[in-house]
Amino acid sequence: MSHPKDSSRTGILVELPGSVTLDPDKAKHEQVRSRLIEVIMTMKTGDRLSPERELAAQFGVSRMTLRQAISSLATSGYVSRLQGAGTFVADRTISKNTELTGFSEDMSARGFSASSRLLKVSHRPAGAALGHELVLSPADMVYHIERVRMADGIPMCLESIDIPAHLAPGLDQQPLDQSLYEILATTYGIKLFEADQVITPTVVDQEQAGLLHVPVHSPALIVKRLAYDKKRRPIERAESIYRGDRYDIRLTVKRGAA
Amino acid sequence: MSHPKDSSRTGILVELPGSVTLDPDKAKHEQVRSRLIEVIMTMKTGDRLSPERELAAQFGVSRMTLRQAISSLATSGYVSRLQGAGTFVADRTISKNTELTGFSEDMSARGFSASSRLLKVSHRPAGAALGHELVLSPADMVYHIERVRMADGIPMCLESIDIPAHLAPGLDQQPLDQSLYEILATTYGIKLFEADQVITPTVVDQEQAGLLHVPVHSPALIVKRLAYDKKRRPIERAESIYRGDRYDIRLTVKRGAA
DNA sequence: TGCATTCAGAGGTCTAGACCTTCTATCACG
DNA sequence: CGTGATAGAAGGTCTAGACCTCTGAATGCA
Repeated sequence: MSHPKDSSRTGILVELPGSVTLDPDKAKHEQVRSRLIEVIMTMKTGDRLSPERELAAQFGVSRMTLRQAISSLATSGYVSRLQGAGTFVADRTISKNTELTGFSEDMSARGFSASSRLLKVSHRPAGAALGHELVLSPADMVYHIERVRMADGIPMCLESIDIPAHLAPGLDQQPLDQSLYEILATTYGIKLFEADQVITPTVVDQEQAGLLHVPVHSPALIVKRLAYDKKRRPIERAESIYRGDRYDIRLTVKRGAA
Repeated sequence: MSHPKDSSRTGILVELPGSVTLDPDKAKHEQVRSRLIEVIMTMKTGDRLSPERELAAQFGVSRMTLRQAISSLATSGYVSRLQGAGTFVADRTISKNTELTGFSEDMSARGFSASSRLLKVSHRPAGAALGHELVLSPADMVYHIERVRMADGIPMCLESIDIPAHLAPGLDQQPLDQSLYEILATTYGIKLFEADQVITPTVVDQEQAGLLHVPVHSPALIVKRLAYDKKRRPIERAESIYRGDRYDIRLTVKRGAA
């Protein structure tokens, strides 16, 4: 530390051609965010980013806009900031949860390849309880899907999903051994925004044990999820049972306000 | 909806004397945040807040500052925003997790009163594994604390905590049946900033079953936590076993960037 | 009656600074 | 050779607007 020369001091500087603004309709702070992620990927944990004022100049945006991008990265766990010292690349090997991800995305983030085995798919009335959760009348139809989700071919969880039929007509004809969130987004233009999850422990029964390839009464996690779109309309209700010996939930929690 | 009079239209307006700035050294956006929480507490789920421009004028701050406060509230789950429509009070009966809280705070947020039974407290060398986690040499001393945590007098979890001794000298003489985070903050001036948590399922053994008043082999959640201060120095290592029949973990996850 | 258009209002983005607080490397002093 | 003071640098806060985009209700036409 402390080469008197070198333009960016300890900060790793990457050649960034002129201002930003290549994408047309995206907000500047989002473009900056994407560019910063690219830069961060080339750096190591603990490396210091160039100072905000410098980055703002490089990207051709105001410092407030740049800070908006960096704040978002800090929330997502890419970097951590320290007043007076700098902004540093965070350890990306852990966590990253607290983000709504489907199983496929979750697994590839952990370095596995996700696959599925479809057990059941049906088109049926929601019924009272489920109808209430999805804000439907009990007679309204839903698609019900049950799958075994696998990571590198090893069973990881049993997934039971219900989606209001009117949102995704013909969903039961889709390739349901693939990422459901992908299908929802590309085929139906449905983008999930957030979800409420409840996590409880359980032990697997005989049928579940067989599907997951674990002994009966093994510990497991139940994750119940109700996913919404941006206007908080319920889109998906999922209940997943993860085997406890190969899966854990990791999250970084922060104190007080952001 | 649409009384031509009444200053705030559909927004619930609360008498707010002049500008803000009563607290001396806190940032304005934090003061505004606190005041907004008070206002929100008087409102119902789904109510619309007054428009940003109006609130900014009431509080005597710029709109950007007000927005910073509201953004923080949105992240914490107090409100949700909808472009073009307004900012609305969120359902506060669920979630609120994703915040680093001690057991005491967690329980009072759920409407229970927290208490403790101290099982063990000792002053001992960290040893290899724990020393590595807390970034200490194996010979460095730590305080080790084991407690049964109770909600309204009912055992909820077994807590096993280690804290580097040099950070909190005399910790074993403190009233450890109270909130540890409170003691750390007030007596030692240590403020936690964030923590990494790993959640796994398990079943309780005979000893744990006795302490928690549940049958042997009941499902339970193990929460391992490593808590850091703002400079990411490890402060506390905790491993808690929560009974699965009375406790669950709730969190709201969001998609993509913030 | 019903549907399309319009438009005011609400949140979203962005700027170009000014000033504050905290950290840390450095330098001078004992 | 510490050790404490210090100045520069880096993030944090705040402003006063300008303009954009989206929503939803009012309007008006068929």
